[in-house]
Amino acid sequence: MQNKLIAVVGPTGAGKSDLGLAIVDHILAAGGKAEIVNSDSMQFYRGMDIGTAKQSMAERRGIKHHLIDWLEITDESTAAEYQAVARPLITDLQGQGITPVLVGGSMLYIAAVLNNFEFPARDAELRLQLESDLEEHGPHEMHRRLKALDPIAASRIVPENGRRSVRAIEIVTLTGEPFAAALPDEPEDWQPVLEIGVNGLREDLVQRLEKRVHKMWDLGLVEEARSLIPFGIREGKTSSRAIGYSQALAQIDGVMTQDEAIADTVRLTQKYARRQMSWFRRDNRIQWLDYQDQTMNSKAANLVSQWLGL
RNA sequence: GGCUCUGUAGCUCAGUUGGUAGAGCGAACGACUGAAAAUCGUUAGGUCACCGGAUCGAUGCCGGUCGGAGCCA
Repeated sequence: MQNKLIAVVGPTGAGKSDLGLAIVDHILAAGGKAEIVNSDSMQFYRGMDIGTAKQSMAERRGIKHHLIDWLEITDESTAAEYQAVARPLITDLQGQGITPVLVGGSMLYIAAVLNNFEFPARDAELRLQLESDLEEHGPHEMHRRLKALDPIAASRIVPENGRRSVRAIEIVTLTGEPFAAALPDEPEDWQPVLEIGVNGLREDLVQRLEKRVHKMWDLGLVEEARSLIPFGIREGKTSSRAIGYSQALAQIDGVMTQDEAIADTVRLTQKYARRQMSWFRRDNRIQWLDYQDQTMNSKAANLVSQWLGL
């Protein structure tokens, strides 16, 4: 009975999806069972295919993918909800002897599953109020308020970051307790995991991402975005923020030329990849592989064999 | 060919009534506990086109050289 967990992480465009499939193939070939669990927060959305670099059905080769296309674009997506959905799914698969292979690059979503922490309370009404206060008074005022409520939390959040101050005030107000406002130095595992990271040379990744964005436009990202307008992509709280889609919409609206939309998308994608690396680098469970390494798949296979005892 | 404008950080530009310069974006690095494809922080980059003049002192004034833009012929 396998109850072990595998995760494939890394920056966007490094080839996580392909490696995930290769890992499943390897497990199947060894007589085991494995399925993919998506951890890319934008691949949740039905209809958003080109801009999220979703694998086509053909590319999935009949391998079962979970948590892809499970949300409507008007649905909000949050890391806490993902934790609540993904963890039972993972234990359920494990109960059937299936090894879940978590694949995706959404940092907080992955941490919410792999690390042992609970999201503190949330209150929609209070949040709305705090957000409008932030809008009106600016981040420094919110930080001052937090400092009065919880000096230690305030000391760990820079005054310029209104978003984090707001959330901290919300938590302290609701729980009545101090809030650490920092990730633990050594995260506790939710359960043992083989975490594999894919990355390449920065300069190479930057070029790959530029090519990938151009390809998305060639494949019809603008048409896809246009087709999602009637379904409410402009109103979706999470989906409307997807890199590429908001630029495609700006192009449709004539606010940007196509060249500007593409250049902007390239810029944001590259920036996103940088932030992902900044996040993943601190996770010392990760065993890094280089996508330029021809033997990457077999190295991954070795890690998996060892992990699962194949 | 003549006239006018123009040349400042990788890019777009601001600025100094003469005391060797800033912003946004980009880059590198980092933070991150219910919007995380979010929200932010730190740092590094400039012989201020080139040559000469006047000045205690020039990126700024004067002259010239070489680029760029526009107008007139």
